[in-house]
Amino acid sequence: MGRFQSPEVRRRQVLDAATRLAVEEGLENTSVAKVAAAAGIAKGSIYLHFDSRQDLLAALQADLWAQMLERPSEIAADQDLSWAAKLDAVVEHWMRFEFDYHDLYHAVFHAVTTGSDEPLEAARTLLGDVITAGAQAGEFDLGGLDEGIVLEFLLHGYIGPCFHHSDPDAAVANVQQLFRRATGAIA
Amino acid sequence: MGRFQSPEVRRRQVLDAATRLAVEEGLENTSVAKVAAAAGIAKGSIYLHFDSRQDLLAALQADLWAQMLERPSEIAADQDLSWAAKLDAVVEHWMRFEFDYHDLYHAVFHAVTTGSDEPLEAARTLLGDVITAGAQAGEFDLGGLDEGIVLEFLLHGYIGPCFHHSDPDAAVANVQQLFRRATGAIA
Amino acid sequence: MGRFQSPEVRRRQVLDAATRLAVEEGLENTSVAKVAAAAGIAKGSIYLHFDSRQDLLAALQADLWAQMLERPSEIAADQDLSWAAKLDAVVEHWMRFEFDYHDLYHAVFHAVTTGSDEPLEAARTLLGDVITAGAQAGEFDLGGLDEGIVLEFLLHGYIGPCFHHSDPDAAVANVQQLFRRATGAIA
Amino acid sequence: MGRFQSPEVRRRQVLDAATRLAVEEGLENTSVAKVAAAAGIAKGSIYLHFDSRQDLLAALQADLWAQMLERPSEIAADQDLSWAAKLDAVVEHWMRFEFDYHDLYHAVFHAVTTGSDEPLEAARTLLGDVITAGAQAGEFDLGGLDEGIVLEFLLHGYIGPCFHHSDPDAAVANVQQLFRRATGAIA
DNA sequence: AATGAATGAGGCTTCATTCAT
DNA sequence: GATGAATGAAGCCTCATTCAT
Repeated sequence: MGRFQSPEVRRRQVLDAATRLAVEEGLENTSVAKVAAAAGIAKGSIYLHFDSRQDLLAALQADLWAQMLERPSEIAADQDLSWAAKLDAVVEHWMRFEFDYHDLYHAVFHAVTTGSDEPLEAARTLLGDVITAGAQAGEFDLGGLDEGIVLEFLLHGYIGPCFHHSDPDAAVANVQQLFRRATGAIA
Repeated sequence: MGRFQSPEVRRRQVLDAATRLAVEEGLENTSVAKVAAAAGIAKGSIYLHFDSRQDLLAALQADLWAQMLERPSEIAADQDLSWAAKLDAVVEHWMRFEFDYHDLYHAVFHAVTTGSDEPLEAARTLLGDVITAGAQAGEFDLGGLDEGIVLEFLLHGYIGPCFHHSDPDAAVANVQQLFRRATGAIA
Repeated sequence: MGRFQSPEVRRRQVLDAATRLAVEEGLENTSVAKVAAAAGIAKGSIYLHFDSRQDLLAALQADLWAQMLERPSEIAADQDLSWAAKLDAVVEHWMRFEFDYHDLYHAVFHAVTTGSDEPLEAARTLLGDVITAGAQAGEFDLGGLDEGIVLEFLLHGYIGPCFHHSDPDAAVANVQQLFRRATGAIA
Repeated sequence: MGRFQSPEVRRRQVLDAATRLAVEEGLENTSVAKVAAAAGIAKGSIYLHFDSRQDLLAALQADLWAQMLERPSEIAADQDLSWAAKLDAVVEHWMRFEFDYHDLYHAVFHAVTTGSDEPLEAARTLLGDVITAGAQAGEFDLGGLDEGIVLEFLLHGYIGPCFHHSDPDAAVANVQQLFRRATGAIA
């Protein structure tokens, strides 16, 4: 590790260190001093890259959100998939993501919200569009259910089964079916 | 407000003040000093009623859990209700509770857990028993779904729609139907 | 234990409780609250018997001093003993006392002095008189040594061997001989 | 006094301030806040140099012990001195040290021990070795006395005469002779 | 750009003492 | 005489942030 690094690299090193700490000790206990130590730079130098601790934490969240939304965006745009298949694919991606980054995920999202709600809104829009389009295409049968409410229900619901790691594959399969039941996906 | 109060009264006053603060500023930012000020007593007096800040926060949670579980326990034990009706009733209770105490609810439950997991387990057991019994009674058709996974899904899912206050009644009705869809309740 | 006690009895109960605590947890950690609890009375009631914590602690010391000086006073006054025998007897008493109340002794005397120096002065006088008189009687041979200095030396010196409990009898015998060597007691 | 100082300098400043306070008000009453004020730095800055108040206090003791043991170690190792001469030299050093730092000495050593017992053990070993070797060399005649007990006796005894400042030289000379009497040093 | 000593407000907790009952 | 709730100052420690170098 050279002593001089470009700002981008340094910023990334700091974020990575912060991520590690957030997972290991929780967001609340991730102090600026610890992050600096873990990143191998001086405490004061953190402030060359982030305006404040809040700013750093918000960047952490944004990072996570970006990873969470990238692939699903592609899935949603894929013309070759049925809406039900898209639903399945998005669920699988989010759940696997959750399994992989479980601790970080909860450390970051359970914390008092520090950043903007934009990314959350993006996730909402993404899944919402799939449901709307699928319903219009006749693949889903909401049977009078409010689309917005179904959306919120699913967005929260899939998290629950992610807490039990025993059999991820089975969990994914079950939740996919639960999504289909909720949306009235035509089998 | 007299200067001397019975321990019960003071304890309640402190808890109420803490509750108010937790809602307004978040659990993390609810310091002993603020609670004392809000309760109108000296900082040191907090410790006449609680062993520590953790103890106080745990009491807050316990309080909330108790309210959340009392009525559903009765519902689950009611011999006159069908299992689907019990499901509906529990959902309604939890959602209305959530609507009423929205900010507190999230301030308290999103925080790092301070108390025991007992009450959470109690909630899980309560809802789990309804699902199990309903399935055995033939009222629900899980169709191969893992009961535990469905349980976790529902336990998290109903929270989502509680965030949008526009039409509580509609939200409740929708979520009830979503619960029925998930459990395969025979319409 | 009746609820109402004469002030003298109560005062003694409090002192006994304080003594117990001082031994078990150290003087510094002997708080008024603990003493009250151990004595079975209310915290505020301590102040009916003692002006302050300092006062209570001073009373503890005075108590201990009294026990420490009572018997040696008699010994010093006993016409039938030689001066060397008195020296031996006083040493033995003080050492055995120390062995018996070791923890309390050090808890109390090693603490910042809280009371007056009167009792310490009394001990000094008592032992000093024995040395002076023994020297005048020709039983001791100070050989030019300053009486006051010998006195201080002995008064501190006998404490050291009291820390090692393995063989009290041997310790006493050894220290008695060391006192004789120091005072030049004619064997 | 510049605002920024090297850690070594600041650490010493803090220790010096703490030393002053310990002498003036006693170890127990030497709070972190007072030390900081006396050292002219912020309270929090104390923790840049010491892990805790205990750590600071232990450093104080260690400091004192180091000064107390340095010269005697050299004396004990000096091949040109007789054992009796070593005994005299060590006594003189310790007593003069005690006279110079009287208040600090007692403030620090009478307090509940905060650091390790290592240095005390070192002092014990040092003096014990002199006695043992002197006895084996035939310079001392313990006459059946237990070496360990004599050691403890002397280690405590020399402190007493240090309390009376009137004539340090005489005090030293007297205690040297008392040490010789105790060890049966051949005049 | 980078450092890290320094700050100072704020956090939790203890405790001797008072005083209304 | 006895109580124990209440006080408030003081104690130790943490930490985001600043700034001289």
